[in-house]
Amino acid sequence: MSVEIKISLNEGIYLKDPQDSPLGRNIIKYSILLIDEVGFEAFNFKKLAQEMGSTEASVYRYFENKHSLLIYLVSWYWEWVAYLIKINTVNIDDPKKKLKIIINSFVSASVDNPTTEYIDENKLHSVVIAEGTKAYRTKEVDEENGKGFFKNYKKLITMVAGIILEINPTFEYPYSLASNLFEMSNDHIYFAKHLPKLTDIKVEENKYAEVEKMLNYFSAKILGYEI
Amino acid sequence: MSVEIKISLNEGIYLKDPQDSPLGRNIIKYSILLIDEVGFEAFNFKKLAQEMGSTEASVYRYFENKHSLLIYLVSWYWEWVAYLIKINTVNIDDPKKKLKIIINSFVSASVDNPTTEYIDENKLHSVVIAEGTKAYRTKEVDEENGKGFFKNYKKLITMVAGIILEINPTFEYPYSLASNLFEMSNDHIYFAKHLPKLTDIKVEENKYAEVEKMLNYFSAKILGYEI
DNA sequence: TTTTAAATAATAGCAATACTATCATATAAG
DNA sequence: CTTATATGATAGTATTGCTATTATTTAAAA
Repeated sequence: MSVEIKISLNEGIYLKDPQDSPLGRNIIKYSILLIDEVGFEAFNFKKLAQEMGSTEASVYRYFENKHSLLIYLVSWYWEWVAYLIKINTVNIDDPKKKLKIIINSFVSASVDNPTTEYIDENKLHSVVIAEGTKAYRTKEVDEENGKGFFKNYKKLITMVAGIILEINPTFEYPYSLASNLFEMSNDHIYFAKHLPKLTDIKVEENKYAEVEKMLNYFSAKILGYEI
Repeated sequence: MSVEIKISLNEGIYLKDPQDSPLGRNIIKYSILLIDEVGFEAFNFKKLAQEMGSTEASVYRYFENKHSLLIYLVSWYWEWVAYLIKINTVNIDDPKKKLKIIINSFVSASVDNPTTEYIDENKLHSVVIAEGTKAYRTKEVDEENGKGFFKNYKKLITMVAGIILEINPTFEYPYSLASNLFEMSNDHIYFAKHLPKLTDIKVEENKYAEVEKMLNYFSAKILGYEI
């Protein structure tokens, strides 16, 4: 038995919902693999179509361009992390424990079951780590934000900020801390792999235990509690 | 009287040192203005040459491509921030005061004098905020890191980590905190302007006092001292 | 001053990218 | 069975990211 996750994403991001057809699901599947392999700059719809055994024109019927596709992928990731956090905190009352689960979800966003068949969540996490910020670091950010393209990120951060306020209701920076935990998680996994002089973290074999420990430590200090 | 800053950057970044000729200095000057105006994706050497009244081929004699030019610009910025920190902390003994100056330098990296005539430091700061991470979020990061292209960033972070250790010699994450303060400064200035739901900061008229206050607060909590 | 070298400008061209358009064919729905 | 819809196949166009060639200006050396 498997439970299918229904991810709801802003309609403006795509031209046609890729979840609704085999070709669409293939676009998602292979774009994750290909971006992870060649990087976002070298990635394009021609290569993607080739990889999938389809055509460039067909891909363009789903997404305006590769930038929209990247927004789709990171939005899916944000939504999925939010989902993970929800199912793993559902029976927990202590907000400190909830934050620990949040940090674990940020760092090692993966789960065995349920999962979506055409999405390799670990690869998607890699893509988000390496390319995620490019989704909103563009000249079009205000326009796209106006269209709701970053709604999923904001929703995720709002939820985390709420839990931070449960721990410390007078804390002045719940949203900043929430987004910083997310960004810092990705940054330091990336630094550990590629620019190790920028962090104290050591990553071995895709195990991010040290990142998790660090984020727990930082959170506890900032919010004023013992781990 | 003005003191000229000599910025020393890795020779591999450029084909010919742009500091050494009027055309080279123009490339730096106009690339900052143009990237700030149109964004890094839309920026190219043809537009830059047009803007400067030069030619595409001439720009290519200084930099292999726009990516190298971006690395040059952010390296200049990193080096310049390090310089600012040094001159502003030279007579200060208390490492907590030094860290305060570091945070001020990260957030509002600007100074009236001395300055480099062909570089608008405020605009460069804007470029680093919006485009800086793209310098090292590429598939070529390991290769370029091997060539020393990110030496200036690592130098800056190493210096800051040293001061953090002066404050708290048993602190486990001096490099992580240092790089996080830098990245967080840029992130939250960007968020405040473009994705305000991701931060608690409000920015008014390019005054970043709130960001500064937040980073001082976070540092003090994490390192365990009163502001 | 003359000559020679170096830097820049002007122009052309080429392969790849980022699309758009058209038409044929397959599939599914009415 | 007919018609709408999705996909495939193919072509084409404007822009980008360069490289090459030659001419012209500027600076350095003789």
